[in-house]
Amino acid sequence: MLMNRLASFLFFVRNYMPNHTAISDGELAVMRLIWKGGTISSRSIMEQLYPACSPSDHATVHSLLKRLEKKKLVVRDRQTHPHEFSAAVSQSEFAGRQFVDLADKVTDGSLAPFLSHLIQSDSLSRSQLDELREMLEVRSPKRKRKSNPRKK
Amino acid sequence: MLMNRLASFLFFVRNYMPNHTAISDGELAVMRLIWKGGTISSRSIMEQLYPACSPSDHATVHSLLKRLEKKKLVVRDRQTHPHEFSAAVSQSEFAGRQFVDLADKVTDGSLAPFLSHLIQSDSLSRSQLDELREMLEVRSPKRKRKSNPRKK
DNA sequence: GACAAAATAGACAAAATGTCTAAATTAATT
DNA sequence: AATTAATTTAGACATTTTGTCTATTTTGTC
Repeated sequence: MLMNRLASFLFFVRNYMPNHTAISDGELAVMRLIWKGGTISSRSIMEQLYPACSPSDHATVHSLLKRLEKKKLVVRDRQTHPHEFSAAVSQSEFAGRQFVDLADKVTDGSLAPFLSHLIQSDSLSRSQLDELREMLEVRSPKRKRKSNPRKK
Repeated sequence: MLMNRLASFLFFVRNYMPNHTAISDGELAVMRLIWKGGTISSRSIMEQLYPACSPSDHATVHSLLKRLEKKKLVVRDRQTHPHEFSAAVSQSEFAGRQFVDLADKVTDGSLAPFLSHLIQSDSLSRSQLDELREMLEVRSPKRKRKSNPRKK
């Protein structure tokens, strides 16, 4: 009985690996504006996402911002009066995290399957192929320095 | 008033780009077993995901399979008696789709940001870096044949 | 036909999500 | 300082999603 519970739990952990960076569509829409603007007010976000600008729209934006702050994706400057919001995680870092999370869930972390099909099929546009190619040519394969001077 | 509705709708479409390949963790766990097994019975899936094998567990698996079938990710052979389930979409193709969907949502389709941060930081394991490198070396950049004989 | 296994329909609670109301706080203006 | 407008906050709400489950029907086998 107890063993059943334990086994159940272990199987759950193994098979339903939780996504620790889950984000909703609405939250993501806000993040994109923050990434674009660098630093931005809730009013500006509202104007871009909800042109009607009703009072409830403002509250909605704040709800999303509150959730993003809790997830440590956004930092808020409470000194300034219209509070200023900025990204706690760069778009590129966020993208990388999401990619790794997705790979963990779909292929146990292996990244190759995500690219192989795209490269072989005609799914990728010319520009997308170019940007991939460019990116992997930048790094020479042999570099492997653990102790990097300009570490963050 | 009506214009407001229309504007609202357009902004929604622009900002909340829907994910047309959404899949839940439970469904994904099932897909992974199907990908691994090639062709598999619901019983086998249940035994691997729910070792307790209660009657309701069987129903749960069927619920997930039903939803996957509806999403056209799984095909079911209704002739055989324990129905045989197999993947309608390969793991690699699925991974590619998910990747593109994610990129559409996060970076307007640009793929580079997903890799650039991973490559620069120490987020990627040695094997992951290797597999990326290997994959991008397979294709010579200049190939561009639209009329491929073995098109699906 | 009776029985066991499998398939199916559909309900359910919990969680996530976008929205909203109402109140509290702050800054600016008189 | 009092009033007003803008902003912030707390929290509720309805809808959808998701994993689970009960009950019924169907199918193959003895």
